[in-house]
Amino acid sequence: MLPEPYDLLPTTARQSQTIAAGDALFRQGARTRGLYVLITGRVHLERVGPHGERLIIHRATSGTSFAEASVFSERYHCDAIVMDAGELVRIDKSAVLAAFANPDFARAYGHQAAQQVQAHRQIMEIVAIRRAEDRVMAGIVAGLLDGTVVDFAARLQLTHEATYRALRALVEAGRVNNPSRGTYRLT
Amino acid sequence: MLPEPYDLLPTTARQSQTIAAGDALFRQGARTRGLYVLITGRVHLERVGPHGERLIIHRATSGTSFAEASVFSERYHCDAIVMDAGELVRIDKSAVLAAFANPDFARAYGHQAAQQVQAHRQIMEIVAIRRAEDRVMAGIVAGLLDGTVVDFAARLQLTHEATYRALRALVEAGRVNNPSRGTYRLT
DNA sequence: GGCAGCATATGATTGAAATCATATTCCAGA
DNA sequence: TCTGGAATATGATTTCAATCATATGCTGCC
Repeated sequence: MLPEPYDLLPTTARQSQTIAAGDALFRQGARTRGLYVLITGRVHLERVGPHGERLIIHRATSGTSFAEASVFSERYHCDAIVMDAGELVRIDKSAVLAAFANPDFARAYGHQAAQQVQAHRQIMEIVAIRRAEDRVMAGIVAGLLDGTVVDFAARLQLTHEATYRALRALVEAGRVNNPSRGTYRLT
Repeated sequence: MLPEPYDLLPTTARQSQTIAAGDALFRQGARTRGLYVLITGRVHLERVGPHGERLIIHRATSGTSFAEASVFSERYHCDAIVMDAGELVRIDKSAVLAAFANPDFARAYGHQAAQQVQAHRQIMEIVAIRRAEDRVMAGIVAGLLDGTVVDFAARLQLTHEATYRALRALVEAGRVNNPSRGTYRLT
């Protein structure tokens, strides 16, 4: 099943495809066809700088959409390169634009987008915290430690080593519980 | 004038107010009234952690909206505290929800939200770059150095000292031009 | 015109996270 | 059941950005 709000679109608006590592889904300057929902695999969006530097714009992960803004644009403004093989669903630009006439879709889109913006803002505030221990604590309070510590560390823009050390310090300070290997909870 | 897409709403949906430092626009758990557009001043959104830690969720700046997700929620999930006095416009929740029935508003909202998400993703990728010099270069390529270097440094989550040093190194490496004090351009 | 405040700029020192290294546990799959 | 890979965990060392310090240029304003 597609994530909200794209589950509300008619099935004719979707087109599944498998992708192989190295594939380019689109290139900067190409006419936009729509947005994508990544089911499995990894995709990078990147732009090329004036001196040939590859600047990664976004790393799409399973279950998330990307290139949403292309729906409102004539041309893609970056390249989409498949890093790991997988599958995805392309969602037709015109179908999305048309769906905005449906208030249910429009509200679902708005809701989803507003939540995403909120989540991004919060992550950015947390990542702005300099001390690893404070950052990790904030991350836990924000509920970011749901999966593995390795994933958590990546979200906090810390190495996993620094994250483990901060977690241990927090446990020793009595601010966090470590009931079992790999699980940490607020006291 | 209000930023897109709120400029499309009827004037009856807006309510201007001046705000003083220390004011709480809303508190966590209060019934939602709508979102806000900050005209001047500074507002922090913050939540209180389980041990009383103040966790900043977002720092709103002039010309931007905040608490957008409250439109889709019954209760505010954080506090909004005025840091610097100024003025803002409150935008009625029900008016926004109703406006989603207008495809023009819905598309304008979607467009604005999609662009904002894109910008956030890009900033997060840039901030993830560890080396100050690479980070500053990426920031310039991304067009983030429009105002002062101090602002630029804050966006990159670097101190302005580190940013100046990186800029100088880039100039010395011939990757950036420094035509005059305080102005830097790609070569 | 003088002063206060801020941006620009750079040097010296410090500190904390990255990096490198290593060991153990856990889990999936052959 | 064995094996390989990843997550967990922590120690030692290094690196580089933060911090502290200082100076100058610019701007607004009283």
